[in-house]
Amino acid sequence: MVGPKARQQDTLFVSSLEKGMRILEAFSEDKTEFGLADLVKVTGLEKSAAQRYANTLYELGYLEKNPETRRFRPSVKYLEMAYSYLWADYLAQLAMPRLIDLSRQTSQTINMAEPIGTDIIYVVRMPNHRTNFGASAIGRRVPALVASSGRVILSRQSDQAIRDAVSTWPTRQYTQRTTMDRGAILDNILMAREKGYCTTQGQVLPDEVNVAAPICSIDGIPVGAIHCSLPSIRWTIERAEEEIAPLVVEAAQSIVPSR
Amino acid sequence: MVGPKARQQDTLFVSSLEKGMRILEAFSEDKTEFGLADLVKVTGLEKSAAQRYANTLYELGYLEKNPETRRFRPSVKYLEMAYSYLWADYLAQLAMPRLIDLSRQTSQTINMAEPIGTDIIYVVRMPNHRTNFGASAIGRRVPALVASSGRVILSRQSDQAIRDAVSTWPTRQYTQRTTMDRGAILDNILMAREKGYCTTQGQVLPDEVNVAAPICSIDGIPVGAIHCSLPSIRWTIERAEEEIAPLVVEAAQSIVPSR
DNA sequence: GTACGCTGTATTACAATACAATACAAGATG
DNA sequence: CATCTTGTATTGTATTGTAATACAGCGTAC
Repeated sequence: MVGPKARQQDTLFVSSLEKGMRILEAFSEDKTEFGLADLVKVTGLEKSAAQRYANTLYELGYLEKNPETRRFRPSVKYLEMAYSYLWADYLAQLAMPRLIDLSRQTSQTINMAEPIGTDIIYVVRMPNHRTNFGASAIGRRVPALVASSGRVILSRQSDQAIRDAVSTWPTRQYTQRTTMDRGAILDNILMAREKGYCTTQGQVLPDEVNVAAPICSIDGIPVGAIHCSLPSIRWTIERAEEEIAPLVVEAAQSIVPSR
Repeated sequence: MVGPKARQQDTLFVSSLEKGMRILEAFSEDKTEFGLADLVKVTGLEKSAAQRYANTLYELGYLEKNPETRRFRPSVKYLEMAYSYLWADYLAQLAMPRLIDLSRQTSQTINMAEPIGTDIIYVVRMPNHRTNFGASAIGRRVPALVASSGRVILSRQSDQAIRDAVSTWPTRQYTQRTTMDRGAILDNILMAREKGYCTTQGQVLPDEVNVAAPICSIDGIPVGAIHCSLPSIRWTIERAEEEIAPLVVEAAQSIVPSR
């Protein structure tokens, strides 16, 4: 990580752009609307800076402004960026037909995730039962240690990498049942390594059973995961392992990106 | 529209940020990777400017860089922005459960679109049959006059607005069957107004029949549309009108945003 | 083999641009 | 009605981004 001091002296780093991106990034699941004063608090910018950058993003069409409250919100331009990304994402392109098939076969919610740092991010989501919408939107990041997708991706890495991740990567308590015991997480990952898939229950959403299988490139490096999310009212882990896991594993194995 | 001259004198407009966003926006369905020289061509920036802005976005994690080819591509951060937007989009939150139901009822591809200027943009996509992935990704923009969703949104506007749109808004020939005759487009819109839904065939993708219905706010303003996409090998417009249209209309009417 | 064109990278001195500090207006709050 | 907090607008100043340039690596052509 490069510190702010090093960056200030780096003539190839345009700090004005960073400040603008700070504003763009301020919006999150907690806060979807900001007045100017709020932006100052969240971004740490000066009042006049926040004013200029927010105004610029507004003129460029990235932010909308409620004329009454004068608060800013992300515009639909945020979505256009997702489109640009998806076109460039070789894995998503490759996986999509298989995900559609899997969705039809199982009639359950199917997701595809990719690793990013210590998190995973959902790239494709195909909901099949009503659930919290926000939780099932594209682009969501979840700590890899918590999500079944993250764990199953880890399970294909070296012992050393797994141990490092389990002991140092962040976790977060999403539900009452979210496992905060790192030993238990390690066990779950090692189990996933043996079985070829990872099962979890209630880690991110309270009433869900999850089954995840890794997508590996031709040289065996895990580059993503497919995961199936089942309502725990009707599914036990055991039944999921029997009926769903083989399908998820098969779909994941049929996707072999060359890079 | 504010011209560049006016902007240069506007002290509230940070042109450095605009240049950075130009780089971010350079990536599209046609071009998913850019070297520095390509960026210069596409964005119109000076070489050194392109260098600094691309480098900044790289350090901030928005762009990835292929170490061999030294070309830039959008990173998964593009997707995170979609997440921020979807959390803030009241209509998407509201519609999601109904879209899931509709997807299960019909077993067909269901989309939700919102108007943006003279285009519509796909906000929710639930594919149910194999298709060109890129064409079915979130965030895609299509001219409103071409897409069934766009036409059905227009059909709920005033005569004057419809006539203005049909005569001045842009169209684009996506397939051989895409209607470029504006008179025919007007007829289709007026038909949609009568029926309450809009049907089209092969406008955006060659082998597709589409049925779209408008989502209107409590005061009758069209704010979006649901559309169902059917493979034309197995569906005629007539059969779609009989079996699918009532379901789509019902779903759309059950969504009544208060703002 | 070397000369050339094309990349991407790195370093300058300079001035244009973003800056902080203001002052003002308009609601909200007490 | 007084006061606080919000968003808006202006200005002189220097910080910051700038264009120009030089360099290195690579492939192509002669």
